[in-house]
Amino acid sequence: MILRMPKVSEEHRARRRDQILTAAMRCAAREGFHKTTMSAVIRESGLSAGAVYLYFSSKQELIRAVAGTAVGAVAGTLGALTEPENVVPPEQALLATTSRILEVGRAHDVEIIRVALQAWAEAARDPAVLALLHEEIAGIRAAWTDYAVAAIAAGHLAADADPVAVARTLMSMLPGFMLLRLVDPSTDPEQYAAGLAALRRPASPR
Amino acid sequence: MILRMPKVSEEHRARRRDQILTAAMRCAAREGFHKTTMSAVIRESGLSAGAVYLYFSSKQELIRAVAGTAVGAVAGTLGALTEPENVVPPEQALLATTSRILEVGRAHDVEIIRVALQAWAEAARDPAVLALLHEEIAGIRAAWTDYAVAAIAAGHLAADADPVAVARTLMSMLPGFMLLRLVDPSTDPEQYAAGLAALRRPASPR
DNA sequence: TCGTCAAGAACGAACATTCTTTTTTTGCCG
DNA sequence: CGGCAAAAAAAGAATGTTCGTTCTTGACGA
Repeated sequence: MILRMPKVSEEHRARRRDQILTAAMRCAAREGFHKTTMSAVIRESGLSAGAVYLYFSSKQELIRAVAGTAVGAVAGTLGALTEPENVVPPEQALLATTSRILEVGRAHDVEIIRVALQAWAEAARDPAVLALLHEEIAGIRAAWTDYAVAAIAAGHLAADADPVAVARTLMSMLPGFMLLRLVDPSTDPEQYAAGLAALRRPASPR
Repeated sequence: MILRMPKVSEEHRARRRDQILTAAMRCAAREGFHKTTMSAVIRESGLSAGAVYLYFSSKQELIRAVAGTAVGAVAGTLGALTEPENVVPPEQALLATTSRILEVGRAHDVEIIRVALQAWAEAARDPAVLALLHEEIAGIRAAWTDYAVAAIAAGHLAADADPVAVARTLMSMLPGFMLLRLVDPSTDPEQYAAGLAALRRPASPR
């Protein structure tokens, strides 16, 4: 091999990639994936067309990367969350989870929730994004299932409850929270958890 | 007024409009709003560019109409549902609701759920769609609130439960169901209701 | 016969991507 | 240790296509 290779450092490449990804996320949060133009991403990233296409071979690939990042960011918060030492009741677990989701959005200072919504829509048309979403959801479900098992053992749930069913139901409250939050930003985790608590509180003996 | 009007019948106009709307929905279910081209809608509707633009002044207006139809179709099923004579427990109400949502999809033989997902994403960028979604969600919430009040009165829920909180939480399970259904079409209403039932069943006395 | 409805060709803007040129980086040799 | 060559990286103009919308023409009902 007579290869001489004046390449740039691996960290530099990673940082550039991230720079583009972040710019694309900001654009997607504003305009959605398909109304975002490559020009907009290029402008927002402060780079050039040539540079962007050096890191992502097409717009669709960039969209996939953005979708993956957004969905992954939301999913990422949950794995860590459902495994504390002391197992809390479901309403508290839900409160913690929704709170984390909001925190992630604030941390990255990109409106991740909005981008996640775009990713759901994209999953309906791009099999690659669907697969990606499928995987992340499987992870979230697994985390909730672990939680459910622990909660049953801790006596927070009926002993004969099916952990998988409980997990699916708890998990499914998150998209609703995110959507409601889009429509009414004043929606907050406390109210949400309170609703679940009210649903779970047994009817008073008549 | 010197208006002479050789117009076509009002029903004809309505039918034409619906023809275009349905075509657009089918396209949107396949490719999303912004990847759907006007040519595709025109082809699918069997009409011409001139005709389509006679009924919708722009693509964005067509998108709004489609979004409104899809979201409205989902919302429409719920109003009727939460008011039966005999008030059922929450898990049964949820079962009935999710079942209805699936039925609507099958009835119109358009994948309404997919279009609804697109509408959520569009709400993040078009204030008109956001407003529309806001209104429909308010309606759904009101229906659930009515149900919650009745359920409390019927002894299915704790007497001190906040109907509004309960309504918000129940309502928020629907988007989750719809999203999960996209990712895994085998997801069914029974499983869903079972999860809620398990969550509500009190822990056995130790 | 007038005015709406519809068709479909035509148009111009917008856009994703490529190509050309310039700049930067790195390994090597003097 | 410092310039040199080679190749990657980046810039930005150029391109060819796609797409939303309009315009022209004809058909049809009142």
